[in-house]
Amino acid sequence: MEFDYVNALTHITGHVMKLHRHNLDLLIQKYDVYPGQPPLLMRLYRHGGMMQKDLARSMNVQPATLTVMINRMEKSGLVTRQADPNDQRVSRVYLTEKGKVATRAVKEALQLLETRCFENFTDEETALLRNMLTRLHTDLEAFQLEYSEKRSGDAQE
Amino acid sequence: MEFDYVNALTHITGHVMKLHRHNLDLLIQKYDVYPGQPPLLMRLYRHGGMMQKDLARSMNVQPATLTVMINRMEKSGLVTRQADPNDQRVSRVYLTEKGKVATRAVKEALQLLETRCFENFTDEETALLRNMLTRLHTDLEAFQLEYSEKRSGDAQE
DNA sequence: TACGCTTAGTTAGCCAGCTAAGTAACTGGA
DNA sequence: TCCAGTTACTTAGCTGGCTAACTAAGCGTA
Repeated sequence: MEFDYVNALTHITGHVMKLHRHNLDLLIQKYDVYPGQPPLLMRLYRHGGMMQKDLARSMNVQPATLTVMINRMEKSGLVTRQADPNDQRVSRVYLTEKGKVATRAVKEALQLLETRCFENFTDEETALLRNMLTRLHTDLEAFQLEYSEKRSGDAQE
Repeated sequence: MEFDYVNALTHITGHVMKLHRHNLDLLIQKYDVYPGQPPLLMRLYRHGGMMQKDLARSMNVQPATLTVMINRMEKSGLVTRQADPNDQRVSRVYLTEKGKVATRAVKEALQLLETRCFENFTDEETALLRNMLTRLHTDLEAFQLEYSEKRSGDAQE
């Protein structure tokens, strides 16, 4: 029995997410917001002044990725950095006024897409989908842990 | 009612797919294969000698993206390009022997992950998930079409 | 106090995606 | 025949993700 890559569920899911990202980009590009930035903007909107380390962990992204992204967004005027007075290593990130305006638009766009995606789903369906995603997440994390333990066990080879 | 971005289904799905991609990378990096390359390798394994334009369309990627990716993979010895004798504009892409070996490993890794992801799913659940993904895909494509029509309608503003 | 360790962030260099503009080959009609 | 248009691909320059190596600040203990 051959493995049908093109029809694998993970492959299809990736394609759907790509479409989602593309649509989001269509909706927000006029606000100087690029497609990787909404996760950062949404977190700062909820909780301004987070430090980069916590932002990175929350976004599942490396700190180095944020350094570069925030540099660009500072240049385009969406956010500002401010050193923490109690710990000079820490830089806290805030939305500017322009950033807040843009984030409200981003939020609306995300909400619109979420609505359009699931308006034809029943409550049972969305609940089941959420449940499936949680299980996938759990299993993929378990696999990662398993694999890295196996690798470190093999390290002396 | 506030929009709960972090718990939005599309947000969670993106996170799950990122984990999947990361796990795949763990499994295949020892074969000189980088995480964007499996889709290309799998297609060439099925059908060697495809032209870049068709590969790009099949992978939902821009031709320019493939040009650069294939350059790198030629250097690392996974694929070769060969000009089409009937049309000198066309370059046809083939797996090398090293590429075939790597692709068999990639295929196994993809298959392993797919199995691990869905081994706790019933047949009904995977069927429903597939059905949901198809609907999401349809709705997102419809949105994109709608939006670009609206935009081109507004073009004279 | 001073030395070493830890921690937060940055820099450099890579891969992967995009758009826009450019090149070279093919095609078709005047 | 020749020129214009189309087509396949490439190049340049951007965003965004990664790792590895570096800097600078804080902390702790001898």
